[in-house]
This record gives sequence, structure tokens and C-alpha cells, in this order.
Amino acid sequence: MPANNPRKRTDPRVRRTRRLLRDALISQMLERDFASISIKEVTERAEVAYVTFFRHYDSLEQLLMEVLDEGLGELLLRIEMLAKKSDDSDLETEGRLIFEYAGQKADLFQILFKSPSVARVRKKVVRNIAATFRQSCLPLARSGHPMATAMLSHHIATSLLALIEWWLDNRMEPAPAQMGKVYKSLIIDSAVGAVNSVSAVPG
Amino acid sequence: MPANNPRKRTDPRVRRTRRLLRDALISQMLERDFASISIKEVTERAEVAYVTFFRHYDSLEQLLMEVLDEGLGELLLRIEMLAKKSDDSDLETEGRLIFEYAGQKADLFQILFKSPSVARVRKKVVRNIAATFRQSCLPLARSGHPMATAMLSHHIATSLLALIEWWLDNRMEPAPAQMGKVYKSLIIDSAVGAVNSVSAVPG
DNA sequence: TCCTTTTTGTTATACTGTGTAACAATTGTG
DNA sequence: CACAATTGTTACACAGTATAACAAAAAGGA
Repeated sequence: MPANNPRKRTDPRVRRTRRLLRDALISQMLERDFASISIKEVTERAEVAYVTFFRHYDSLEQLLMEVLDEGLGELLLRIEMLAKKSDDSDLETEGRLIFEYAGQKADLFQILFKSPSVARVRKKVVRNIAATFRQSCLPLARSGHPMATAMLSHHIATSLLALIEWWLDNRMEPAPAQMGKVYKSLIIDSAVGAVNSVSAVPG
Repeated sequence: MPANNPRKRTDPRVRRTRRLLRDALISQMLERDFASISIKEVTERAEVAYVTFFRHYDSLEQLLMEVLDEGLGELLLRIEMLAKKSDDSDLETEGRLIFEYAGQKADLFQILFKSPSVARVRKKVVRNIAATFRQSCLPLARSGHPMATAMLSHHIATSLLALIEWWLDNRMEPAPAQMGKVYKSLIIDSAVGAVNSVSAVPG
């Protein structure tokens, strides 16, 4: 594995090989699950020798990291601009730019989310929870907008799971009672309060 | 693969085998990444013959599905109760019960979130985005509570990514301009509005 | 208990993918 | 051109998947 020295300009053969491998992996991941993709398949599609892969990467996951780091770097820049805004109209504009960017780089986002080795399991759980909220959550039912309801229930489900994940990573602090309050204000009250603001959404 | 006939009581040997395999997989996944676990390892830990695995499951992922379906079924029941509540105090109570349940079944939630084949990549992206918000988001900086800030920035990052994921799955509808409004009201305004309500959180 | 059925264990085997080594061929650079 | 670095080719050891055939053990009904 040649050192990635930023001072020296890298050998054009190395740049070419790595670019071919990145493109081949992206191409494969738009078709198959990441876990089912073999190094042999990637090198064959990239038209690069099998052993050459191991001269640049230790694993397919490392290559995937490079692909996403390269591709989503611009996203972080846009999010940084977005996070600095405090004016309301600018917030909306930057939010729109984020989604326009996501539309342009749809391939990479699909890869980030869709690769179903384990993500499929998580997605299934999210769908179940969202369906539960969609059927049972009274404030959601009152909104009456099907698309808004679908979006809100999905938002609530993912937010709840993400909050549980963060809480477990944070050694289960603060206590469940506090988290109950957080859940109510940050997720439910917020979503219910947003129903009115989002009522202009077609559905 | 014997049919899972719910009418007939299943053979005790089958129940025993499947239980041993489920427990072995859970035990393994608390130590290693799911992608690195082999069927051989699971059957050895379960003290079951290697070939017996294929008499019950087609893949390790199928076994994982069964583990999570079994273990998280109660979560859906609690969430359903939670979603039906409209009284504020009950909402808090049910929210607390959710997190107490998550604490009891911490093993399963760890498995659901931690298995880092692809989830690790996603988690890294979430951390990057959350850090961006934590450093740049002015309303967050004003809150002054470190733990609340960490929790809120994580919530914003996961919510934004989840919203993008839903939007891509929904064939990029509604238009980015509408999504910009949704982003503002559902994520930012909600989080900012929750800062005050959550100010009692220690940190 | 005896008999039948079902499940599990044992062994062998074909196949695919990983990772390394040695050496030849090609390409970039001074 | 000559040297250095990269890539390609071939061979090999190893681990994991998946199936088949047959023996052993356990369950359930008469």
C-alpha cells in the first residue's frame, strides 16, 4: 500500500487504479448489496488485476469509506453553511440547496442508505414503528394530509430510534424519566407543532 | 427447512436447536461485527452440527431477523400504547417506559445499531454532521447545556439524514423548496423550541 | 414397549472468495 | 535511454458456503 503523501503528486497509474476501483464499487452497489459484492467482481468491472486491489486497500469497506468521504465532502460544506444561518428565509434556502444536492448525488446517498446488509434490518424496524405511529398517533391522524402523515411518522420513528441509540452510547444517561420529557418535547410536540407549518405540502 | 406451522406444536428438538442458534448469534454479535461472523462459529458456539443450520435458515441474516423480531416485538406493543396517548403526562410516562425497556433489552438494541458492516459508515457520517451543527448552529450554541447540545445536534443530524432517505425513497417528492420548509419547521424550529423545555436536563 | 417418523450428527465433496508470494511486463520519470 | 515504481500473471494455501448420503438419536403414537 503506497503512502498517501499529499505533498508529492501521486503516480498517475495509482490515481487511475484507485479511480477505476471507486467507480466500479459505486456501479456494483447500485445493483447489489454491499455484503454480497466480492473483491474479484470489483476488480473485474474496474478491469484491474485482482491482486492490485490489495496493493491499495485492506478491505472493501475501506474502499467504501474512501468513496463516501470523497463524494459527501461537499455535503458537509453545505451543511456547515446551513448550520450558521439564523435568518428564517435563508434557512429555507439552504435547506432547499441540501435537497437539490442530494438529488444530484442521489447515487451516493442511495449507497449510504440502501446497502442492506444490516441496514435492511434497521429499515424494517423503522417501517414497523412508523406504521404504528401512522395508525395510532391521534395528532397525526388529525392532520389529514397523507404525504405529510407518512413523512411525519417516518420522522418520529427514526428520531425515536436515533434517540435510543444516542442514549445507549451515552451510557444510558440521563435517566429514563428525563428522556421521557425529551421524547415528548423534542419529537412529539415538535412534530405536532410542525403539522400546521407543513400543511401546504401537497398530498 | 421444516414449515413453521403454528397449529401443530413444533418438535421440541426443533425449538431447542433454533433457540441455541439464536442465543449463539446474540452472544457473537455482542463481541464481533455481524459481517465477520460465520455460520460455523455460530453452530460451534451453539453446540449444534454445522449442517443443521441450513435445515432451519437460508442465511445468517434470516436468523438475525428472527432474533430481532422475537426480541423487539414487545417494543412495538409499547410504542403502540405510546402513540395512542394524547394526554401530556401520559406521553411522558410512556416515553419513560420506552427507555426503561430499551435499558432492559440493551443487548438487542446494541445489535440493531452497532453491527458495523455498513452501519459504521453511516454512523461516521452522522457524527460528522452532528459535529458541524454543534460547532456552527447558533441557536444550539445559545442553549449552553453541553449534554443537551450533544443530544440535539445528534438529533438534528439523524433527522436530516432520515428525511433525505425518506425523500429519495419517495421519488424525490415533494420538491426541494417544499423540503426546505419541512426541514426548517420539523427539524430546526422544533429542536430550537425544545431547547427551553429540555433545559432541565443535567449537563 | 415397539415401531415409525422426524430430526440431528458425521463424513465427504464441490465450489467460491480471501490473501500472499514470485516473477514478468508495463508505465512513469529523470 | 535507463532506472524505479506500478501493474499483470500465475500459483498456492486457507477458510467459508452449500449439498448429499448415510448412520445415530430422539419424539410420538399404537
